[in-house]
Parts: sequence; C-alpha cells; structure tokens
Amino acid sequence: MKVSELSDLSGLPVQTIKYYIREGLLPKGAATAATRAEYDDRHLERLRLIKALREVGDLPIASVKRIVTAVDDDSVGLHDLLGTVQYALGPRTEPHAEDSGWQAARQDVDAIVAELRWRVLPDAPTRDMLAQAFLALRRLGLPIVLTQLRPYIEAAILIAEHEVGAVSVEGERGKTVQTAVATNVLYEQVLIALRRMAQEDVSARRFGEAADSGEPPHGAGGP
Amino acid sequence: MKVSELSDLSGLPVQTIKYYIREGLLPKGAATAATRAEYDDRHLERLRLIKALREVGDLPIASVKRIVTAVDDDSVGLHDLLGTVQYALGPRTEPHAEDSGWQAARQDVDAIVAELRWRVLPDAPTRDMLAQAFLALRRLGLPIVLTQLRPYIEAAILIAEHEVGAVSVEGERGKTVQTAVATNVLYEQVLIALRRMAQEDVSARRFGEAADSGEPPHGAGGP
DNA sequence: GAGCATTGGATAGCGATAGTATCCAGCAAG
DNA sequence: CTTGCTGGATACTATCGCTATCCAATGCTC
Repeated sequence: MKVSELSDLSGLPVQTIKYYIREGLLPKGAATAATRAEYDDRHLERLRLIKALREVGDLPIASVKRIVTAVDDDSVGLHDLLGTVQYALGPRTEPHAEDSGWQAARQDVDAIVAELRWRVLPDAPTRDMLAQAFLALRRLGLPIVLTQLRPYIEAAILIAEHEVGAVSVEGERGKTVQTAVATNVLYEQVLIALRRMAQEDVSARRFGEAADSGEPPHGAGGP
Repeated sequence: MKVSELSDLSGLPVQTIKYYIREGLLPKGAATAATRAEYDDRHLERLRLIKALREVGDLPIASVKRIVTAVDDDSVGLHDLLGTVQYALGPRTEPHAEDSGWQAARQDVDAIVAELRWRVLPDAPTRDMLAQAFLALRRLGLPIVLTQLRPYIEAAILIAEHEVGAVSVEGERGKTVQTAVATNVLYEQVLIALRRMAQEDVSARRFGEAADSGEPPHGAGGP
C-alpha cells in the first residue's frame, strides 16, 4: 500500500509517518522506485502499536524506539523484553544519588524486595521509581508503614500473576511479543483508571453529600 | 526566612521558586520592604508538595496549579478536592469524539461502571481514560473480556477502600488535604512500581534464566 | 506521451513546556 | 559606604514532537 493509504488507515498524517521512519520507529517501505515504496500490514500494525504507546501510554518517542527495537530483535526473549519495556517506562525523573535521604529510601525498597523474595534485578528502574515515591512521601511528613503498603503489594501480586499467566507462548513470536508489550503498557492505564474510579466511588459514599443516595443518574450521560 | 534559605531547604533554585510564584503555584512572600520578603514554613511545605507532584507524579505545571488552587480554597470539600486532582491528572491525550470506535469504547466503560454501581460522575476524566485504553486494545486486536478485567477491578476496589479509609478527617484542613493529594498522586506511583516489580518477579520465575525448555533467552537484555 | 498529482528524502520551522539568565534598583548589615 | 542579596520584570534557552516546504523522480490518467 502507499503511504497515503497507510496514513488513512492509521489515522496519522503522512508527515508524522515520515517522522517515525526517520526516528527509526517504523521500518522504511520496500522501495519499488526512487520515489515509491510499498508498505504492508506489518507497517500498519506497528503504527497502531506506536500510536497506542504514545497516546495511551504517553511514552516519549525515544522510549517507543527502544521498545520496538527489542520487539523486532528475535534474539530477545519474552522476559528480557519485559525488562526493556520497564527500562523504557522507567522513572521519568532521574534521582540524584548524592542525596542522603535517597540512600535511605532506596534501602527501604531493597529491604522490601528482599523480604518479599521478589526476583527483581538490583538495578531495575522500578526500584528507583519506588524509592522516589518513598522519599517524596517522607519529605511530606508521610512516613511509609508496611501495613499501609500491604494492600498495594497484594494487589500488585494479584495482578501480575493474572497478567503473566495470560501470556500465551504459543503462536508466532511477533504476535506474542506485541501482546505482551500492549498488556504491560495499556493495562497499566486500565489499572490506574479503575483505581481512580474506585476511589471516586468510595469517596462519594463517604464524603459526598451532593450525590443523592439513590442510583447514579442513568440518563445523565454525555461528555 | 529569605528566598535563598527557602531555596536551600527545598532544593530548588531561586529562579525556579520565582517562576513558581509567577505561575501562581506558590504565594508571594510577605513583603517587608521593596526588595525584601519573608517566607515561612507554609511556603516550604507547598514547595515540597509541588516538587513531589512534579518529580514523582510528573504533573505539568498547569495541573499542579489547579491542584494547589483547590487545596488553598477552604470551600472545597475533601471529595471535591479528589475530583479536582483527578481532573488535573486526567487523560494526557484528549480523545476526539468523532471517532466511531471511541463511542463504542466509551459505552463499554459506562456499562461497566453502571454494572458495578460505582458512583462516578458521567463526565469524569477517568471514564475517558479507560475508554482510550479500551479503544487502543481493540485496535491492536486485543479485545477486552470482562474476566480479564476482573482482577484489575478487584485490585482497584481493594486499594481504594484502603486508601479512603486511611484519610483522617480530624485535625486542620490543610494537613488533611495535603495528605489526601499526596496519597492520591504518590501512592499511584507506588502501585505502578509494585505492579511492575511483581511482574518482573512472576516473569522471572516463568521465563527467566533458569529456563528448562522451550526457547532459551539470548541474554541480550536491557539497554 | 503529456500533464498533473504523489512520493521519498532532506531540511527548516513551529508551538508548547519548563525552566534559566540577565538586568535593574532598593535596601540591609557590616 | 560599600558589598551583596533581594524583588520584579523581561529575555533567552533547550527539548520534544511534530509540520511545512522544497525538490526531483515517478506513476497514473487521458
């Protein structure tokens, strides 16, 4: 297919597609002449993945590139791919290690991981991410108690087990891998949205007086 | 205290503090002369909150502003504050409603919320957020099954109940409110980090190095 | 096979975001 | 009285993620 068709089918401007090719997110089309190239379904699928990672996952271009590079690399196994994705998602703001409070927070994290006997690499970005949150909470005068943390840990385990269990290793690698990436990034958004909704619900029952005690208004739908 | 002290204590450059004041994130110091102003602990605390929301929550300045404005407004109750925070967090990428697939995704979301009898406002941004994820999943050929969703819903409820239960309504409003905001934004990061860690753990056990059969991962791991 | 639209490839520009840097003048304390 | 730190204003910068423009070579239509 032509680039204009690719554009129509993906919903992305031709210029953006060109940009993605320049950035190495999308392979070039098969050149049929100096000013002509042929694109196929793989391009379209890749474009859809990029779109999902950008629009839903809100990943920067550089992160998307790292992910698709790993997806395309047949020598990368499923578990390593997960690692790549998590590095790409990483903590958006890098911590600076000279901070004394940082060291403490990071040690708290390491202690928790050790106690849970989780197989998490020592330099996994998730450790930094968690430590950063701990540090911020401490600085705000909200110390982390393990009992406070328990429900989060249980929820995390519940979900992770479900997710990894849902990955089917059958079929061709490309499909499996794309599914794994999408699950990781998109269901994270699903989880976040559901948590916020549940929060609103529980909060409404507890503090909300404005909402009538009856059912949520049915007909009041709309934007 | 002087602005330079505030800078030292908060770890933010003086120029950045000035910038935050310009943007309305931080109130001006009490002017003692034309070129002198006095800052107090409230300024420091606010700065720490801003820092946490920016660095951990990764919120744009405009969102932080909306949040602190609500925090400062005594007429805003706890539940409404939550709403403000959720609007500020919102879906980063706005959906365009003309898409036909969007309508369907959004209806799926509304149906789920209705079935769960959750008290979520009809125009809550979380609905759009979830619909966006649904739409992206569908476009990638990964339809959403309710059984797939169950663990997420259960986890969300588990966490939300724990969180809202932890909010103490006693004490002065300022503290309560700051705690509520911090809980919302920072523990979201905690949850995300924990989920990713748990994923790595489960994945390591399943696909990790000690792989027995199937495809041995070619150690070309992280970046 | 003439003519017009479309492409690939390259380069330049743009708008938003989040700060930095500079300048100026008024104080403040030694 | 001098030194150096403010507050306030304005200007500049860097990064990101696209857009826009240009050009020459095609392809497609008639």
